[in-house]
Amino acid sequence: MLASIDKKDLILNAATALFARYGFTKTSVEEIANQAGIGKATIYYYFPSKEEIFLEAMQIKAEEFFALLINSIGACDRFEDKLAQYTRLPVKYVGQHMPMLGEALHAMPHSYHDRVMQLYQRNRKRMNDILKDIIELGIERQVLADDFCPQHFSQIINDWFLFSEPDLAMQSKDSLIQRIERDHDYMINMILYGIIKRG
Amino acid sequence: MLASIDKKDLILNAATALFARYGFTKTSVEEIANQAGIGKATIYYYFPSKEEIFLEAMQIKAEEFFALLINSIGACDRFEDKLAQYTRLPVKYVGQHMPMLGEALHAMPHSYHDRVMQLYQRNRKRMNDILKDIIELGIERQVLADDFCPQHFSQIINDWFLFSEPDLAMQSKDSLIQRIERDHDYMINMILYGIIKRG
Amino acid sequence: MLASIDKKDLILNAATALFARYGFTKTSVEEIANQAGIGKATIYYYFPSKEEIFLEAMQIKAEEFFALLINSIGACDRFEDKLAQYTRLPVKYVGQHMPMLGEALHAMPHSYHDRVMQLYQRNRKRMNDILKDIIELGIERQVLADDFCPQHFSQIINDWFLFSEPDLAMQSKDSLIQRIERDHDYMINMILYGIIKRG
Amino acid sequence: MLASIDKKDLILNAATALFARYGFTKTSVEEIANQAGIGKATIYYYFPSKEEIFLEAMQIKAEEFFALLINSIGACDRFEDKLAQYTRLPVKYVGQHMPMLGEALHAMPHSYHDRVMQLYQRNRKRMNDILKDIIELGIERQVLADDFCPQHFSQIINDWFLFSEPDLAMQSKDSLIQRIERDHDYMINMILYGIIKRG
DNA sequence: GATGAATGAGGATTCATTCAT
DNA sequence: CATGAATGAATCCTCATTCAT
Repeated sequence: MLASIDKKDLILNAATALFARYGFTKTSVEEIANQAGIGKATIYYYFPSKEEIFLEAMQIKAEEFFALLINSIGACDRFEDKLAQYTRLPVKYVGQHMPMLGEALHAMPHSYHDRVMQLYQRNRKRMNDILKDIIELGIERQVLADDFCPQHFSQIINDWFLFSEPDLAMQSKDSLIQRIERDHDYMINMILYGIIKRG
Repeated sequence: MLASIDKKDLILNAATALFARYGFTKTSVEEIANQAGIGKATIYYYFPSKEEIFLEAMQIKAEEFFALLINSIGACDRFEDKLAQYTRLPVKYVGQHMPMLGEALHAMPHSYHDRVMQLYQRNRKRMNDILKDIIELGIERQVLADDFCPQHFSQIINDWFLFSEPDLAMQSKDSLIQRIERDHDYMINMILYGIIKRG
Repeated sequence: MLASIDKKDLILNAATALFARYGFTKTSVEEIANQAGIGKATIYYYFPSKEEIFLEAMQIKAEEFFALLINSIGACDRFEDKLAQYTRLPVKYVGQHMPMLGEALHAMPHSYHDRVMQLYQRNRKRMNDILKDIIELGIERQVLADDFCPQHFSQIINDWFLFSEPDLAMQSKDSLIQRIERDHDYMINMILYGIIKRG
Repeated sequence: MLASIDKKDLILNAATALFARYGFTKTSVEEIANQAGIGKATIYYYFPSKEEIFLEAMQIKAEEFFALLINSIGACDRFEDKLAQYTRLPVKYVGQHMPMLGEALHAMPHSYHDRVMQLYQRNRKRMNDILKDIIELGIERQVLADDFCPQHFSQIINDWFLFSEPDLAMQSKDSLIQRIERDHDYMINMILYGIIKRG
């Protein structure tokens, strides 16, 4: 009973490590089985396909990450520090532990794209919600400049600091470009003039 | 004579389009041949391997991009505008036309890693050089804040706005994390306070 | 369990028959699979490469041959008869059952040459040891002429009657020619004057 | 006019060198062209196929060899010396300059087997004729034992000392084995008792 | 004559997945 | 539950040969 749960974890852990290191394509199901110390066919008892393993591994690591992020942000008090945690953690964590979304998306059959994008959107929304709270705090404490636009800012931060869009090419070209141009103007503005109220 | 050049271009164009759209892994040599309207073996007359096609396609698109970038930056006068062009163009262009470096790196045999990284480093250096000129202009015109650090800034901008590191995992973990943490602090600082001299 | 052994034998038998008949080059893995009545990929479950199949088939047939040879030699008593068996059997057996070493050597990637030569040397040594025993018997029984040189004789018999050197061209030309000339003189001498003590 | 003859020779020389060194299979038409310093397609102006090149290269080298052999044999006087030349030269020459018949036979399409065998038979006959003369001299000078059988001897010598049968497996099994057994008995007899008249 | 360019026909190998036990 | 064994479908690549110039 518990054994089966254990074995599933075994697979997931092996898979995550290998996906993170070698990518989706270069990680074969056989290697996952070897790393997990089980038979190759056993994997197919727990997962219907290699893609499904990836998706689940992704999500588990994402949960771990969100727990860590919320904790870290809660541990500091100033708006600036919270924002710093928010931007610092993802790169660190993703770089170290997370399977590569973009590569996987391209290696998967088309039929999986929706699933991947759903997962991506869901996590993205959670990031946004967390950021919203931070911004609200900044506004509440009147640290932010008067022309500061919360929605816009959160979108941009997410675009740039988080999981980069897994597949830019898959969206409508025109809308994509429009958004990128708008974002960039805003981003550069931030870099040039900052978002903190000037004394 | 010219035919051969044409055909090479034909292959390269077909390859770039397919690589950009489906990635390195999911683009088969046969598909490239079909898209180019030639026989599969013909491809091997012009290129020794699929990897070599990718590398060459990459570089050609990079040249196109640099021409466009230099031109666009030259077309505007203000420091702020030049910087905006510098950050806006790459994403736009890369997203639309360029084969995916990261995915390809992971799909290629180990023996190609050096080649890929060389190409990456070369292009990165060119980006840096262009940015340096922009920054120098900003300093010359005394637009930038007094505590502004050119080297640091250029490094960060490149890390964040350009071709993202094709393979983070391949560098030493510790040095990587250190750099990311340092970069983030600086980045957040910029976002919070800006780099333009406050009147 | 036993099934796997059976199937490996199935492959090996099919391969040996085809290799012996058509040679290494003209025997495709697909043909081996067809002949064995299994799927092509199954072959790669049991063997890492076509070359490895060949090597293993070779060795199995060699073992069979040595068993037969030792048996046949043991079955007769006179020195002359033993020697006759020793020279008669190899050609007969090799011609009928053994994959062609020389052709295979030339068709294989360079990286396999060492493996092939090792196998060849090992079997050659076994032949030599067997011959040595026969000669010793001849000497013991004083059948051989007084000027008979055992070492030399065994070397020549092996060169001429057994698996011919799989790749003459791969040895130093000069030393090779010297040896051939020396051997020939001795060989011709044997043919002209014989090695049996004259009454 | 002469140019074309030259070019044909160029190809043949290049081909022979490569065939002798790497075998038929591992020598590509492109390599022959490169070695000859001409275009690949040019080869097909002079030869209809790779096999034809091989056959012609074979024959040219055979002619060279026969000239050398006849000369060497003519240069010595004693029966024993002539026979020694006869057995010594082939190996030496073939090892150094001649494409590998056996390997080629196996790499060629079935349709060429007749051609190869014809060539082989023709050269074999010439060898036989030369040997016959030598034997006749031995008989004439009464050097040979009284029970010496010329036909048989010449056959065996050819079997053993010359181009070994290019493809034993392609003959009828039964007749082959019978012949080998008979030959071996005779061969061993020669080795044991010699063929020279005992004083 | 000579050849650069083009290709069809194969061939070895990989790998996700299935199935019998 | 678990897995050893089996495989179809793909994929990269080679090479003798042809063809247009």
